[in-house]
Amino acid sequence: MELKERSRVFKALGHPARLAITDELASGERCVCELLELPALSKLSGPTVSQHLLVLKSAGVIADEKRGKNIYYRLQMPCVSRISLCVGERPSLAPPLISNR
Amino acid sequence: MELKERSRVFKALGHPARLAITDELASGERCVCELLELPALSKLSGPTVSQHLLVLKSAGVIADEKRGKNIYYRLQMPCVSRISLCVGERPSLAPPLISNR
DNA sequence: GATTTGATTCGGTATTTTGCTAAATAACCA
DNA sequence: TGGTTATTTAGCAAAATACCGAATCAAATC
Repeated sequence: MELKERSRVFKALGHPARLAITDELASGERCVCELLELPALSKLSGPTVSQHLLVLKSAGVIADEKRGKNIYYRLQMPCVSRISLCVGERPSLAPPLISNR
Repeated sequence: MELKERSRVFKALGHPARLAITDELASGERCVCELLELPALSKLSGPTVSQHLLVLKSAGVIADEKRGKNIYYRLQMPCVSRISLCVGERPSLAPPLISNR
């Protein structure tokens, strides 16, 4: 994948609301109304969350599917959940080798 | 790590110039003048690249060290190089299981 | 068919990001 | 000391992003 396309994925993840969405979707698909309940998104309007979902979708991170009245989103890029964990395990280089003082 | 802090890391990687920098640093430390030679950065001014380096540093992705006239940058967050590869291997979910048609 | 529900699209504004030039800083060298 | 090289800081304009309310759309239900 090319630099610009790849950076688009990171850019998509680079917002607290969108990262909260991918975190949640790591546990399985969710409809928009369920996502709106997330604490991290509860202060945002519906349209705003919809925009964030579009950003993630455009980057190829998530996919959607309409079933009945609802639209369900799911992770499309498998490594995203792994990525997210890995960034959490900080700091791990230039670590305290033996003693932490 | 917390949502906002974590998203800052992704945000830092979410620009072609900055991703090019971390890609390069995955091979080892580089001084600014070396980074400026990278094809992906060659169209940007020195100050602009310096700003990008600051963004990466503020997010904890890279670290710098002054030696003589030069400042050397290196990856501070070990998983970043792994992350970057993983995003490249797309698409890997919903893959062609047997036939690609 | 009209209404309700779940979600998106539109239009606008405030904020943030990007990238530039010019100026400052810091280390080395003559 | 004065000059050169490597890099950052400052200040600013242009572009992109974030967010909201109003309007719209589509499926289900009354």
